[in-house]
Amino acid sequence: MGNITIRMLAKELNLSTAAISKALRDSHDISASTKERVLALAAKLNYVPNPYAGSLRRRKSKTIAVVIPEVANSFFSIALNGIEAVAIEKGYHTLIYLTHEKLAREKAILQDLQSGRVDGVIVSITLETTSGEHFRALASGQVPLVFFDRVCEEIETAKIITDDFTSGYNATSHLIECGCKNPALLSVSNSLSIISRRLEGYRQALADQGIKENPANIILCGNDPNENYALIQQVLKRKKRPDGIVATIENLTTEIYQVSEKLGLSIPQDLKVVCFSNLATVAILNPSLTTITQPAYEMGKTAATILFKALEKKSFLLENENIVIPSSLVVRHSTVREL
Amino acid sequence: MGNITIRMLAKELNLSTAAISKALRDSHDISASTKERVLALAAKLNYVPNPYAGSLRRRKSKTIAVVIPEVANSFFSIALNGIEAVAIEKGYHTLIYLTHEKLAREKAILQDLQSGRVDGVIVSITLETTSGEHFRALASGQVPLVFFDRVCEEIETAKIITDDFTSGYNATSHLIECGCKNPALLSVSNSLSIISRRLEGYRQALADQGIKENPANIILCGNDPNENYALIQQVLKRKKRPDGIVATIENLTTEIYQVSEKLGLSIPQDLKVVCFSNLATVAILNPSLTTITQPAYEMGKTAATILFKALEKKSFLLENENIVIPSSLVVRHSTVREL
DNA sequence: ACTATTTACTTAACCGGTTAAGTAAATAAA
DNA sequence: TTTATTTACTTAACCGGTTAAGTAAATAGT
Repeated sequence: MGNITIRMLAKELNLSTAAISKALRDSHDISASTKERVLALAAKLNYVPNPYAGSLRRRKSKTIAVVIPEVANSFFSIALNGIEAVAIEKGYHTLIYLTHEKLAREKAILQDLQSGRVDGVIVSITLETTSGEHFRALASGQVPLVFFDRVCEEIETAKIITDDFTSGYNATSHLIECGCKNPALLSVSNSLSIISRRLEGYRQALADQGIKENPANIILCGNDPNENYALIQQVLKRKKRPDGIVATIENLTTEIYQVSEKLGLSIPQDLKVVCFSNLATVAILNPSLTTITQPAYEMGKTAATILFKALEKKSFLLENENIVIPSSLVVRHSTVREL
Repeated sequence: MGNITIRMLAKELNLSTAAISKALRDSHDISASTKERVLALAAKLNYVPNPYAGSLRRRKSKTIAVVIPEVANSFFSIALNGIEAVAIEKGYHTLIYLTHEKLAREKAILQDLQSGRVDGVIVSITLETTSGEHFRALASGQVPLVFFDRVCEEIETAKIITDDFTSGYNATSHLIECGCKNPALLSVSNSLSIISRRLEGYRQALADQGIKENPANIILCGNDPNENYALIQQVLKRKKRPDGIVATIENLTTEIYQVSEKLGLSIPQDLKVVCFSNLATVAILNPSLTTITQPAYEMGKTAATILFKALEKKSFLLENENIVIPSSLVVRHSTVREL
């Protein structure tokens, strides 16, 4: 650990450690000339205060934790980018924890975070998370908690989300307007609120356009690409196969394209596709992909901003509110042949 | 911060704090029955030790820092994934710092990390980094430092790299074998060692295949997508335009494809393209992209493993070594029409 | 000239654990 | 039975800052 301490500065300058500490924090208690001497020596010796000593005394760590399912995912990595930008600006440090969609990991991490390691936590929950019990201790304690995107509705705190119902509605309506009679929806969870809302939007769009819902067209995918490939293939081999797909998460894109290619279905003629995706490369896919693009960076940034607002107040109370940042439908060639 | 302390447990059980501390760490000093009582109460009260108190005393933080240019980038996000996996397994915490390719940020971060905040650091340097001075204090101190991918050669420590020369060589040779007479290389830095090596590989391949090097075919791109687009367009509008491109970084892919489309150049007939890329979607691009795929996860994992090897020893000396994990050329339709 | 206030510090407790050193009681060895 | 050792703790210093409370000297006020 860092070797040069406030005590050494004190000895060198014949001052008390208190004087050094105050000089470094620019206290009124210390004369200008002394401050100068202290700053000069600190700079010369390249003194960097031990953060944990201060954290212990002040009971503040100037650190936040970000708990997300994956980082090798464009949505989460962009959101993390937004969070980190705010944290750095505020002089905070960012601990990153990946749950890999495992509830057990999420619980273990949240348990650890009760230690005072961080001043605040930003979470996007796993696909397995159905109860919010493990968030309760944190939220009811003095550690403010903000959810983004995949939120835990039963916990009363700030939640940064996008307009999932509308997005699901728009994606589905768009497919129908493009001529789909039998659009399917690829889901990944029956519990995640964002997925439920996208599904509700899908249903409402069907209803509004007078298409009868077919339960077989709501397909629950999983985490394994191979299994998803097999599942999608099975769906697209049906006699009355879907002529459109709304994929509620990004990582289903590759499988949809690959199965279509394998089955000789051409997109968008035989199958129209809309994905929830933030990939930069969607525009150069074959064909380019119509997407619901989520405001990932903005969501991360907003989550962090709201969190710091709570941290800067003495009361750590975060209002139970949903902050909605809209997504946008970007139409490309996977739904429309000519643009 | 966490409210329940070792002192409260001590009072409750009529023991000293030392006894509690030892009981929790399963010391031989404490009787089995007492340990049981302590563990039971700790569990009941959901006691989580304050990490900073321990860090201060033991001069170990059980935390590492990862300093990378960007996280919204498939290579770095996958590498971070690998690092985090090892850290979690070892019971360590991971602080993430993004430099956004700014040397000033990198310096400020490295300065802070001398504080004892972390036990070790993993870095991939910025495009602006030419000198390693700001790494010296850390490396010469007691904080072990490991570089991965974008390494700082002048610092004597462990460096996890891929076979950049060979990759550049293979990418270029592949283009030539596919019929290119005039392959260009898109660079992003004149100082970064990995880019230099890729360039050397490119040159060697030209030499071996008897193609005279054309300096105008070595193109220095930057960080701004729009500028890169303009630059690539300018190159592909030349009378004697390149018939092949080796792109040394992933984020040039979109611009290459878009310029080609705009200029009516079809890939691979008019222009063959190989990119250094870890994007999952390369297989479904239009056309699918031939890549040099770096072992991003393995590199992150190895960097972390080497770091922890040093952390687990009493001596923090990291050998000055290059650990090379090979990349692979994956041939797809951007260089070969029929596979 | 004498008290009140301000200036510029110092002292010491504190944050919450860890650990070297000490100790009383129980057990083992001689 | 006496001494040596082990067991199961306690005491207190320590990590490196922060900060409430105290103090001596200088300055201001009357």
